[in-house]
Amino acid sequence: MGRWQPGAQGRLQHAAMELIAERGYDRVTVAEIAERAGLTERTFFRHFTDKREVLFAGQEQFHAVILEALAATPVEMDALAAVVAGIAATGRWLDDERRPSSRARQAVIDAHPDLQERELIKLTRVSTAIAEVLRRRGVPDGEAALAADAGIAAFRLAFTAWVADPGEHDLPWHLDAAVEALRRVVA
Amino acid sequence: MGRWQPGAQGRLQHAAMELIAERGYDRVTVAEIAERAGLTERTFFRHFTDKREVLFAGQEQFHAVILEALAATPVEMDALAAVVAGIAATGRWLDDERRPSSRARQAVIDAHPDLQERELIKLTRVSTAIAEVLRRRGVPDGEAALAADAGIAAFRLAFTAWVADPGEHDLPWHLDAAVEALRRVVA
DNA sequence: TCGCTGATGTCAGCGACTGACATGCACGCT
DNA sequence: AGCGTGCATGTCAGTCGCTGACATCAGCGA
Repeated sequence: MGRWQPGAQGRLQHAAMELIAERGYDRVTVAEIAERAGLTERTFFRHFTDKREVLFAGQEQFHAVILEALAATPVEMDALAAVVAGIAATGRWLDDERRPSSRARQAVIDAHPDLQERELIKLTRVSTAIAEVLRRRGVPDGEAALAADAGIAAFRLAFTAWVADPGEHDLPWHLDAAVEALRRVVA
Repeated sequence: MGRWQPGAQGRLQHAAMELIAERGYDRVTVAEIAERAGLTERTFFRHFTDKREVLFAGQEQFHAVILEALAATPVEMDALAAVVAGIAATGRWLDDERRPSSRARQAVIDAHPDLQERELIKLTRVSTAIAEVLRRRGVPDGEAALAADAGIAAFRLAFTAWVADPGEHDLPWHLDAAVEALRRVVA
């Protein structure tokens, strides 16, 4: 066994969620999170650039899943359809088992402007990356950005509905519904 | 004459822009901004809730212009068309005279993730408010959110293009172009 | 003249975040 | 076995954003 307990990062995330559930995000200090995880404040900041970031770890995988699924899509496919197909791939990640924890996490985020800001910039970065892939496929600049943003807007709506949904439909279903609504609105 | 020089808030904004232009956003402390404005750090935080906020003052008016124009729109009008009409009203605000300062400001924001986060949440709040107006007009929940988000996406694209544009077209023109591109993408 | 208001100053303190340097197990190399 | 090196962590000191509590003092109305 190592000099240190393994899984420091995971312990920090776990400790953070616990403490936040007990007291709320802004009544928890980084030092306390680190202490509960058996570590130091300084070490916390070696694993997460930010206090907020402890709630967003794992988003890169999420990001990657979308981009892979998008890349796997046939090139002739309609830009928006391709984006939606990419986003739909998150359904494998955000399955029914994860719904309760997603709900809890989202409740924390919704209650804290700081965290909302972070969430928005993450989504924007995904959108930017999606647009870049589309451009490399020959989609014109503006259309690429709009297709990506439209896809993200649909995702946001679908995710909200999915989190609120007691279990009737899965995320891809809500995403389809959102895209239909989008077509209705823009048409 | 009063006990204090008038226009404290304006002086703080001015001092902030100067110092940021000289050194960059994160090499400027709030205390320095306040000092250049002939005030105290504490007073800075009485005028702006945040260090970032000094770059976003006046956004509420912006916000209000959009909502007023949206409200002034005929009720039978298509949801997205109404949103776009509301947003187009910012063209009166963001005229050719303001283009250089908008450009400078945007360059600062684009260089600092912190500021991007703030900008995104402001846009999201506008989007939320727009959606709420649409709902009160009878637009279904999801469609309202999507129409608002689509409008904001078009605005973002149009604004970027307008800022980069040396002076050929105004903001409403770019907005029209963006909406056309959006219809192309979603249709 | 007096007391109130409101913008500012002063002070002390917390908490997020950082740079520099120290520590000591584990693992590979000889 | 002995040795050196890497790497995750600890320690310490410091900066900066931000806040609460309290003081100050021109101007204004009663």
